[in-house]
Amino acid sequence: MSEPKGKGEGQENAPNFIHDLVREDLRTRKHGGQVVTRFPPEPNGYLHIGHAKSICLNFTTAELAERGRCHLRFDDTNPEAEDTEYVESIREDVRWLGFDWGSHEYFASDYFEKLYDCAVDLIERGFAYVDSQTLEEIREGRGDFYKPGMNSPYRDRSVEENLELFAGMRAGKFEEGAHVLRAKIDMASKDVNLRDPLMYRIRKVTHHRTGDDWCIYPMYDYAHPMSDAFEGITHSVCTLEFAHHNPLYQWFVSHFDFDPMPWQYEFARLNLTYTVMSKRLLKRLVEEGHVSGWDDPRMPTIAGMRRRGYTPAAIRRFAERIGVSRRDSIVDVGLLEHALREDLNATSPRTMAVLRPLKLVIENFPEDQEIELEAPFSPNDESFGSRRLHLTREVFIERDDFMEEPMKKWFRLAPGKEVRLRYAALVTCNEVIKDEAGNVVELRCSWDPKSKGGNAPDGRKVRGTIHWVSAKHAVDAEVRLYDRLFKDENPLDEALGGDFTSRINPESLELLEGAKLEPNLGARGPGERVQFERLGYFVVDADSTPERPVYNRTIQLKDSWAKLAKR
RNA sequence: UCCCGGGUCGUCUAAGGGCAGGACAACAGGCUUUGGACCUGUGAAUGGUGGUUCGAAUCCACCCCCGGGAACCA
Repeated sequence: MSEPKGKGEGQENAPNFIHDLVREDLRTRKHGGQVVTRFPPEPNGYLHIGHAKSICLNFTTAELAERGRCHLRFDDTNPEAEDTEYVESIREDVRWLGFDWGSHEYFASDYFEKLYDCAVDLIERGFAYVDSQTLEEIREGRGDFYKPGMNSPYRDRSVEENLELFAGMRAGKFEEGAHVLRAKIDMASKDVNLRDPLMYRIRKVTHHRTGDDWCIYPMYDYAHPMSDAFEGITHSVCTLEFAHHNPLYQWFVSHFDFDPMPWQYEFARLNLTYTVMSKRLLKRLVEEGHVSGWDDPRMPTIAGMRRRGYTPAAIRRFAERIGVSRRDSIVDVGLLEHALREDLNATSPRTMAVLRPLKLVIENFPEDQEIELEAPFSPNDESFGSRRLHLTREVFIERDDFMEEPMKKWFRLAPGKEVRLRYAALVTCNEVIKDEAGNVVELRCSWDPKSKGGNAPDGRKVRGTIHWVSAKHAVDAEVRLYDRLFKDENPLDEALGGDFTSRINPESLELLEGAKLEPNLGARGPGERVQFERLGYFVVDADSTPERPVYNRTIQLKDSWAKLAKR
């Protein structure tokens, strides 16, 4: 079923070795042609773009099978850091990305009883024992990379004694640290993870779902494979750092009669340039106030990206295009931005907004006159419709669109030069008004009344077209310009020295008050996305109100002038 | 000093004994009432050394480099 990947043109389907191998399993009717995957976050933080890759991978893998399904399972086996707040944000984020787990929402904590029973079973069969050494003794006994471990003096306790102690642990008879339950595997194994790993520890902590029902909690290494098996997971997909756990994963499930028997597959986690992805570091950014919160539009969190104006489609497209492999990599954030622009370009209505206004007065335009113009919301898709704009004597243009002493190849406005006000008219700059400090405060221009709509009456070429907003009709707004959070491609590069926070881009946020919007932009609600022509894609922020609109810049348009100007 | 992964254009990734291909980025040109979008074109890579072979990115040997691994975290 895996088609030979032809050379040359049109490799629309991104390489994905997991999909390849699942297709092969489907072809051989492994698991009776069923594919069940799961996305298993621990509810102890917010999801980020790295999780998005995993979410996309797990859900699309399940879609390969006719009746495939992907579960959402909360891996809540460590009550310490977990909270329902995170459970809810995770649900919201996965749903927002466009995936549906149907009724298949599970919690590892729902399996506590079952996991306990299986542990008892392992004890009875001599595969697990209660160890009463201290933390330090256990650590010491494990050995190191070069030295094998040593058996615990408690390793050969009788089944009866183990059973009694384990029951006592559950009943709360012992203090934290007094005993643990360990799998009896091999203390001399070269794989340190196989040196009698812990299965249960005593933790007298309230769990966000089970409250104080339990004072012993299963470890990931035991709970995870078992939970997969309980749910009938066929392909357990995780990131590379769990590869060392695979033998242990197999060890646990192979001691029971599961059908299907799950298998773990690992892929390389996502890293992106100009950001950090670890929960620990993201937490620091929030707690130290470098950003406004987990949903700060500069954060690589799903919540942050949503607020920034990212679309689910762009993120999914990105995940598809970067492929899935086992090589450590740092993906150029440009790839993400490309996917974003691609989607936004196809879906965003075009509008005009002036971020840094400069007043332009059309001297030969009567004070009380207004010319109504029809402007389409899309240059090439009529279904977007259109809106009415009004040309008036005074308009605002972008400060950046005027240059008193133009550089070569400057097509925009300059003294004596003619430009097109988009959809409106051709204007020529006659005079530059300055304040005492020498700042340009106003442009006096004249227009060609025969150019209404922006067409040159005599067919003369006018290279520059700039955006504008009628001063009389403009809506004032706050605009937040976001840029990459870090100045360096890899903020964690140790060669750079210092802490990663020292590499935060000081220009990652610029607040603009008094931007001038065309009227229809004042009435849009949070989450609505538009293009401000020639500037970029913007989204209405959650803080926005009709009285005080707030727009976030999602991403700039590609700007070849900026590149030209730099040289 | 041990174990497990992994090394292909600047980046991500194909080809797995037979033309090193695609996407992003870059560069050049075309078109354009967004210096946008779109279209065309160009440059750009198999970690090293040996070996097997008519032929090696691919197989073998040795070496080098990178990532992960010794939590009562996940």
